[in-house]
Amino acid sequence: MARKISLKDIAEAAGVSVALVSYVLNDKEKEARINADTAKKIKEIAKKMNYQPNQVAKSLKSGKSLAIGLIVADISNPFFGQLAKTIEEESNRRGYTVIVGSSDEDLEKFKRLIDTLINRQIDGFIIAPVEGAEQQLKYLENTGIPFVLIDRFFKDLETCYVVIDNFDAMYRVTENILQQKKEAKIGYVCYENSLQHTEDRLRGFIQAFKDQGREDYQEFICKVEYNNPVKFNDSFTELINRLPGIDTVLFSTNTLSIMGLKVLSRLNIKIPEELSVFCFDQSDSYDLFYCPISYVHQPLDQIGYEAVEILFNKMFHNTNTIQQVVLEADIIIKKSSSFKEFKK
Amino acid sequence: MARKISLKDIAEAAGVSVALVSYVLNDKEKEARINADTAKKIKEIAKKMNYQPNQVAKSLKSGKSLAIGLIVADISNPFFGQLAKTIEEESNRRGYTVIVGSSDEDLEKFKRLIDTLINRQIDGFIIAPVEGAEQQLKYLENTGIPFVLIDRFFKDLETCYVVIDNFDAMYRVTENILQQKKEAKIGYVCYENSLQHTEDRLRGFIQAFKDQGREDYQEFICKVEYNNPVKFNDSFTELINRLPGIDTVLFSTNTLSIMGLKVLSRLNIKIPEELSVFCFDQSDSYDLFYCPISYVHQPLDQIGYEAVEILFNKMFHNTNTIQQVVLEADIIIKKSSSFKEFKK
DNA sequence: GACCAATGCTTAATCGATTAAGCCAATAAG
DNA sequence: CTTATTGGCTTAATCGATTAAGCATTGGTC
Repeated sequence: MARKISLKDIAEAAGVSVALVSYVLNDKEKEARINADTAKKIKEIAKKMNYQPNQVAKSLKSGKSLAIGLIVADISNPFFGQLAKTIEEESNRRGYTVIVGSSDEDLEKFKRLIDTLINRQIDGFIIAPVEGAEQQLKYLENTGIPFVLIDRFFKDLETCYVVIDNFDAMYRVTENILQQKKEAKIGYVCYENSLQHTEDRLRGFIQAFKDQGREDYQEFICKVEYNNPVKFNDSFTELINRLPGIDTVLFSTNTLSIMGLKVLSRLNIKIPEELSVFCFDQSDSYDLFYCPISYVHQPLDQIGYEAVEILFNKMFHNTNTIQQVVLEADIIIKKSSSFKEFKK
Repeated sequence: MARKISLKDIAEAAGVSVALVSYVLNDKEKEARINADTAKKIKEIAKKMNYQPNQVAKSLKSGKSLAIGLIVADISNPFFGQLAKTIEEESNRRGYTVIVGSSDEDLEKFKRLIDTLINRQIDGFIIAPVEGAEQQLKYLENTGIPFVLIDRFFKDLETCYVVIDNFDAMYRVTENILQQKKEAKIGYVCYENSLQHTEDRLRGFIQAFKDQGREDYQEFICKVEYNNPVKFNDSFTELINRLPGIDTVLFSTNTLSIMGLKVLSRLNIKIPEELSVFCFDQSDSYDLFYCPISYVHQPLDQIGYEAVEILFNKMFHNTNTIQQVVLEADIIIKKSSSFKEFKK
C-alpha cells in the first residue's frame, strides 16, 4: 500500500529543502533564482516518485479548490444529464473539476448542497435553482463566490444566468397551433410551481391566446404537482375528460411530456387524428413515438458552454458585470401537432 | 462580502484558545473536561456567527474528505443518471458528498479522473470502469483507497463489484425467442469492446443457441463502434439487408436499442409483424414505442444501494473481504418480442 | 502542610503546500 | 580592501482544524 508522495519526500531524496522543491515544481525557477542542474534533478526525482500534488493542501493554502459546483434539479433527468456532461467537459478543459449535486427540487437539500460545497472552498457555482432559493442565492452572493444560474432565474434577483426565452418559445408554439385552428381547444399541462420559467411559458401560452382574440384560456390550464405520478394521472385524465372535443395538449417540460404520452397511449387516443400534441425539451421518445412528436428544443450544449464561459470570466477577471444570456429555442414541428385537415 | 468564520474568530470572540473551541464544537467535552458554562457560551457564539467548519482544513488534518468519487461512463446516459441519483442519495444520507465524473469511455479521461480525485483525498470510489482500466484499478488498489465497481468488472481482477448476471439475462432472452421459434434468425447488436459485461451478454446469446442445437450464431452477430452513429447506421442496416427473413433483433445496451429503433422506424419495418425486437436497460421510449418493447430490466436502485453499502463497509470496517454481488435482471416481455403466430 | 487527583484550560505540533524574508558565498564595483 | 550585487538556497509563517501534552488552580486526604 503505497503512501502518497509529498514535497517532503522529494526534498529528502534530493537533499534540499521543501521550499526549493515547491519553487521548482511550480516553475518559479526564475523568480527564485534556482540552479538549472538542481532544478533538473528535482524534477527528475519528482517524476520518478510519481509526485502528485495534494490538492487539499493547495486549496487550504490558496483558498482556491480548482473545482466548481454544479447543482441541478435532478441528475436522473437526461435534460440535466446532458447539461452536466457539457459543463463537465468544458470545465475539465480548463483544468477544473466539477462536483455535481442533485437537489431533487427540494429546498432543504439545495441549501445543504450549497453549504457543503462552500465548505469545500468551491471556486464557483453553476446552478439550476429550486423554488424558493432566493434567500440562499443572496447568501451565496454575499460570500463573494461567483455563480451562474442555468435553466431558471429569479426576476427580482440581479444575477448572471443563461436561459432560453421561455415566453417566446411557448408563444410561438401556441401561435402555431392557433394559426392552424383558431378555435382550438388546447390543454396546457405544467407544474404548479412559481419558478420564473414555468410562469414565462404559461404567459407565452396565454399571450398567444389573447393575441388571437381568445380569452378562454383559463379552463385549459392543468397544473400538476411535481414528482407525483398518481396525481398527474388523475389531473391529466380529468383534463381530457373535462374538455370533450379537446384538440391539442401542450406539455411544458420533458417529464410532463413523457408521463402525458404514456397516459394518452393507455387511453388509446390516436395522435394526431384524435389529439394533437406538443412537447418540451428533447427526448428519444419523441422520435420513436408512433407519431413523431413536435417539441421545443433547448440548445443544451450552448447553455452549458455559455454558463461555463461566464463563470470563468467572473472567476478570473473578478468583474462585477452581470451577464444574462437569453437563448432562442427551436420549435421542431413534426406530425404530432398537425390537425388532420392540415396534413398534406 | 462576508468572510468565512474560522475557529480563531470564535476563540477571539469568546476569549479562549482555538483548541478549546475545537473541543467544544466536536463534542469532546467529557474527554477534555470542559466547563459546562464555557461550552455553552462557545456554542452560542459559534451559532450566532454561523460557523461552518472548513472541510478543506479538516481533510488535510484527518486525511479524510468525507467525499466519495463516482466515475460513470457517460453521465448523459439516463442509465448512469439514475445510478448517480441513487448513489448520491444514499451517500448523502451517510453524510458524504459525491463527486461525479464522466469518463466518456475514454481511458485517458478515466485516468485523469482517478488521479484528480485521489489528489482531493477522496475516501472511496464507485466506478463503472472503461475498457483497459485494469492497470489503473491495480494502481488504485495499491493506494489503499477502497472502491467498488458497478455495471462492469474484470475477470482477472479481484475487486468488489455489483453487477447483474449478464450471461443469464441474455441467455434467458435468447432462449425465450428460440422457444417461440426454434429456427429464428436473431440479429445480435453489441459494441465491439472487450468489457466483461459485453462478452457475458454475447456468451449468453451464443450458449442459448447452442443449447437449442443451433451452431449458426456467428452470422447474426453485429458489432458496432462506440459513439459513432453513422457507422452504426451502416452496420445495422447491413445486418438487416444481409439476412433476408431475419426474425428478431436483440440490442445489448440502451444506447444501441434507441439507435436501432430509430433505424427500424426509418426503414419502416413493422414491429413485431415484420421483426421482433428485444432491448436492454430501461427507457421511456420502450413504453412509448408504438409496439411496447420487451427488455432486460436492471435493478438500478439496488445496484446503487448495494455499491454504497459495500463501499462504506470497506471504508469503516477496513475489511479486506472482497464482496462481489451479482444481481438478477428482470426480463420484461412486451409485444415487441412476440412472433405474430404466437400473439394472442 | 505535603501530596495527589481532578478540573479547566493553553501550548505547540501536525497535515502538505506556498512564499516572503533572510542567510551565506562568490563575484563585481569602487 | 571594502561594499554592493547576484545567485542559490533555507527558514519560518501561514492556511484552518485537530489533539497530545502540559500547566495552573482547587479540593480532598492523611
